[in-house]
Amino acid sequence: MGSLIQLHSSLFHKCNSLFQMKQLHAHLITTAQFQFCPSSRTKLLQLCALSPTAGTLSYAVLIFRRIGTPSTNDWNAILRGLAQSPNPTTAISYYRSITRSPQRVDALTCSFTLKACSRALAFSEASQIHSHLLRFGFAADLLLLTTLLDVYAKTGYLDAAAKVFDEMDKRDIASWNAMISGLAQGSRPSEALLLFKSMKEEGWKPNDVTVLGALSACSQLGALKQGEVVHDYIVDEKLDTNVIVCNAIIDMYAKCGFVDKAYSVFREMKCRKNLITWNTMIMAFAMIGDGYKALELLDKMVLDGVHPDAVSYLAALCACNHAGLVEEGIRLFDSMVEYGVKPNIKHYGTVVDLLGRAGRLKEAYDLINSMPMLPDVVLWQTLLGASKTYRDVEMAEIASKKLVEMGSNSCGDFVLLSNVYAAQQRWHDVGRVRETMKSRDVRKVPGFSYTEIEGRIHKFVNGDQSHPNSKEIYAKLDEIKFRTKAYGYIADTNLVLHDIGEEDKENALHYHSEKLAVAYGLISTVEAAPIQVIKNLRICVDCHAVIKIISKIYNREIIVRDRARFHRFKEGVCSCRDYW
DNA sequence: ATAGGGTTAG
Repeated sequence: MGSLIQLHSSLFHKCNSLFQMKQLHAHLITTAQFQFCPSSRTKLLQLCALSPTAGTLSYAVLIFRRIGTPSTNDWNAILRGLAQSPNPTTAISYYRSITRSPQRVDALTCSFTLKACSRALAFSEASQIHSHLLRFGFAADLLLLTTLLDVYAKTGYLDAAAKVFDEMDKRDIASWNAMISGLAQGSRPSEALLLFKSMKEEGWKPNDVTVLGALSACSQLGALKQGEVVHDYIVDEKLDTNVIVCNAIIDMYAKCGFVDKAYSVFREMKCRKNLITWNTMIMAFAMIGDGYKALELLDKMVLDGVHPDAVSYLAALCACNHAGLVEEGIRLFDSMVEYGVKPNIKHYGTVVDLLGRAGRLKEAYDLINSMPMLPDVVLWQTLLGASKTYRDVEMAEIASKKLVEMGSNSCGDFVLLSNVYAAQQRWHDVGRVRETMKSRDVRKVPGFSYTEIEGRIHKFVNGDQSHPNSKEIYAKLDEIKFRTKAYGYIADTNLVLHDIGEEDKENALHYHSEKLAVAYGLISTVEAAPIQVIKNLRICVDCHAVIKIISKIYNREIIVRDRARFHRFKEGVCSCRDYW
């Protein structure tokens, strides 16, 4: 028997096609092991259930159904396979069956099913398993609790995750990591950084996974100072031998507006660059609007033996778009197919935007109609935006009509259409749009901006007066108003006129959140230090014009990251060259 | 009697 099992471990090892697995299955049956050697049987199940080869999982299910009374291990093997399959919900129904069968559930049964819940975004099922595992007496299982915490975080229930984390009587590095990454990925980056700090204070030594969570939080916040501290730690601890970590560092500098720093990390990294490294760097150049650098990297990655994928092309197209490289973008789009990369709706969206910004509305419209897939809301919004820029009422109406048909309730869509009408003095139509907005209860997404000063984040909304230094900020804004006027700046009041939102005086152009953040930056940083601002929406036209002048008259570099890209203001000009 | 489970970049 011993020699047979030995023979089988090597057989199991080499088995990677469905055909071979079937042969192995037949062998186990003819030697009676399938019936009398449960461990071999479970091994076969595991092999089939976990193999990435197509069809093997259904074969595993077939084998499983032939077993009279499957052991807990047999159940676990099937659950594990189903959990990582494209239909993780199947695992959840299998879990229900096992709880109804006389078979015992162990910690692994819960673990694999929780994984399935995570992939299926099944929060209530996960919380059911939570109560089960307490009943079964697994409450001290550190690995299981970490899985549970992670599922809660990934299904969007960060408070439930935090409760599990807080109540764990023992933690290890992985449980800390799961909570930190959970917060970072759940868009609560400030809390992720706070937890990262308390972890260090409690004497834990962050590892590669920990720093990934921390870097992701810094990227989201644009928190350069804190990101640099993490980078230094990474270098000291030699964690930069890990590509994943290097990629996260590059992304962090890029998202903080420091492409040059990102590029030097990219060039000097000691480990081999992978697809994501290249894509991250191309995206970094796209965000700052350096189209040629992005295109150059796309060529270089091929020379380096890394094949560009859909994301690489999307990033490069985005770069062409932000740099106004219209012909290059169109050529790139056409060449994608030749390289065997199929354009998806995002690629079409970028090219529509590219054509739209260049005023080639008809071509953009034709491209939408020629797409092999159904256009989404974003495409029509893009076309509407371009119609507004080029005051094309006809096209704006086409796009708006489509948006209404698709049930869009986005404030921006209505505002754009109204702006198009207003530019033509069609006040009756402006009123009509306003009525529709009222009846549909369309609300604006509140804009906010923030800036990091000495490692602390200061957040502002429009007309914000809640900051402790509010008085000084408003005094600075008055000074800015005076000095920009003296410089020759005249506010474009049309912007206000066309804005059909609630016209509170406080919400007027002059107290936009990005201006408040810039003013605070000016009074709270040393001269010549660059000011960084991050905004959740696109930067407003008036703010863009004013910040350009501020960069000149105060001799400051100001970097604004908005929803779509970076604007680097220096000596009166912006890196986007007003093309955005 | 045995193993198998958790955290990870664009």
